[in-house]
Amino acid sequence: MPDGSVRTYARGTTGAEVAASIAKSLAKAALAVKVDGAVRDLALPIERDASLEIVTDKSPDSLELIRHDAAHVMAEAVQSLYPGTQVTIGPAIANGFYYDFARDEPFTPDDLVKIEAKMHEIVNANAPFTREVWDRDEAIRHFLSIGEKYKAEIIRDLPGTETITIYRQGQWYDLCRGPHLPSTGRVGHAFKLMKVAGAYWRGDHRNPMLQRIYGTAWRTEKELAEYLHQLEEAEKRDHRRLGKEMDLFHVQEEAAGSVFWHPKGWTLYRTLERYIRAKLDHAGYVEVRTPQLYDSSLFKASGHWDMYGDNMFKIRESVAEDGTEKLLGVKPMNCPAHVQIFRQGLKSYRDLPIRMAEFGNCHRNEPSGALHGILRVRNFTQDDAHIFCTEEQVPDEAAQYFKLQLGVYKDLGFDRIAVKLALRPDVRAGSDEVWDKAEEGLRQALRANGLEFEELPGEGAFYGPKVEFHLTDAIGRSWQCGTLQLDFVLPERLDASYIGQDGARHRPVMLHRAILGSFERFIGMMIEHYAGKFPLWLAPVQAVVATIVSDADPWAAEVAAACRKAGLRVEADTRNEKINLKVREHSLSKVPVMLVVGGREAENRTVAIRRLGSQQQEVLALDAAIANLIAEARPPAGGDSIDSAF
RNA sequence: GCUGCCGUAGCUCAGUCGGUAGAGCGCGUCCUUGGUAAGGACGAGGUCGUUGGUUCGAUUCCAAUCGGCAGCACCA
Repeated sequence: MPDGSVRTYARGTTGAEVAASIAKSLAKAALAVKVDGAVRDLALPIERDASLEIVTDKSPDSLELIRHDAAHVMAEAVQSLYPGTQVTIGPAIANGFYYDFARDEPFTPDDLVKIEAKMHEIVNANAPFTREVWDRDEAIRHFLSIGEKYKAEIIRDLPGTETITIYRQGQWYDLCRGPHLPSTGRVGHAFKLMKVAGAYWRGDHRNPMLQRIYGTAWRTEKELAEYLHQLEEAEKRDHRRLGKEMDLFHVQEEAAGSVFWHPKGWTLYRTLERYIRAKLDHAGYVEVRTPQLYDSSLFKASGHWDMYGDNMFKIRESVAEDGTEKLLGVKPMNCPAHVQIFRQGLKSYRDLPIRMAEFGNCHRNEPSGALHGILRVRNFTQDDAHIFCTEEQVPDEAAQYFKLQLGVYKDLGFDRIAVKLALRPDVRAGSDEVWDKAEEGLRQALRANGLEFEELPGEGAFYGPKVEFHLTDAIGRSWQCGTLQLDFVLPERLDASYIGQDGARHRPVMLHRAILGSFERFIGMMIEHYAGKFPLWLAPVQAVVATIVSDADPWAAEVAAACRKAGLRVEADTRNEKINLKVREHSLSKVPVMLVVGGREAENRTVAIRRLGSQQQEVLALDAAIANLIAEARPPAGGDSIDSAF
């Protein structure tokens, strides 16, 4: 037992019986039993010695049970309301559950209301969940006979060793591995259906599209209410909303997937660019600039034309008399271009590593459904670099990259980063031996730097595996930002070489790496992370000088000018409005500092400083105020000072 | 790209069971000079995403198309 005690029972005693033998209240509260760490039905006989824990609604495991069972309850509700609908799969997920249905008619928002009402009825009926073991072939035949093709297919594809189990709840039953709660009543009423969306059968776009209904489910109404409130709060930090409210950028349909940066947004962009450029300068990078358009021959040589061509923008430059077209490609990546610079002149092993950086503007023809605010766009600028080095230099370069990368994320306020290692995709260039070497190289680099990571088979770039640094946006979606990719393929395909110590030509290794990923995506993430309330050094408008009376206008102008001269981004608000309105408006637009000046300040040559989110005022002489603000507005320096670069 | 929903003033949205539209905020003018989250009055603003069809008549119904949102698929 969890408290360390040992209890003895006859073989075949159920979890329910164990709970009952301990306490009546425990028997009542019991939802499932954890046998050697695996959650199982309360009614299942326990056949051997094991560590045992009774799962109640207090335990974290209960949420998953509630959500999974809510999916079953929803499936029953749907089939009773819409006969002929086929059921497929319905798992518990973060914050809730979903179930995929096959039905010709779409579910409408009204349908969701009806389904939800039906679910409450089913919960109230409190039918016990009962488990049955079926013969495999019989199960397939049965599900086919009642028109459940998908269920039959699931069983057919289960490994032969798998026990086929059916769970009943009243009249309704479903193929399911379990475990389940004792009865539908235990699901409770703290659930809500959220949305309907399409989802491909088995996640493959070649398969038919099913209708997925998403729901959220919690232990108590209070938890549900908190979750819904949290969603509302998250919406307020959404970069698309804040981008508009704060006048940072916009997108419009004539340039779908591209960003119009407004003055304030562009100031933010340039501030970030200046920061990261200083970081790169200090880390031994050289910066370059390369063209947007290239003849198709370059992308054919690199492999992009074949492997990535569907996502590239192609332009017909001319048509020859014989009808052959000359095609140009807009670069989707900077790597082929950087190899061209590397290839100019002979390179010696003494030149390596070369860390070639570019704030490279790329275009990718992303599927329309993939576009999302400024987080997923068709035109973006990467803080890209390619490190040309020898194989021996890889571990050290990787370590330096990780240090730089993590330092930047820390400076910018991100402490929760998910690290993933994306392995070879189906469509790829290079031999399996080369991939083995590259994948193992990155694994070791990660381990050597003490980074915990998750492996993602099949997700790598066509030329190499990649380490991905993921950040989570306001609505819980995960986005790849930084990346480190180890590439033995492109140097070969684009014939990059250096002269080694032995006087012979050798292939360099290429490390593709980005820290922010793209400015667009990263700024979107920063907006959400800070909810628009940027630290002083990043804020597009650092302070507003607001007048109380028009007599203070000249002093306000003087204050603003002095601030700007000192390098601060300051605006003056001398409108004929009350100070209440000015404070409100600049607070809503998230300006970090207000310098309020009225008659007293004008007379004494002072300013009243008011910080965003605080009601307190601090009256200071102008010089002192500026000195304070300048100190505060200095970008984070990290380990090595980057002041000189500013 | 796929499924569903959506597209009305600068913004957020209401509305028209087919007879060319309305609110709040914002904007402009005027009054107000007010000490830390909305002072007041008046006024201007829209061929209802685009194209086609049905109709005497379309913002409203239908279709196509473009874009947005959610999810899926994709994401070098």
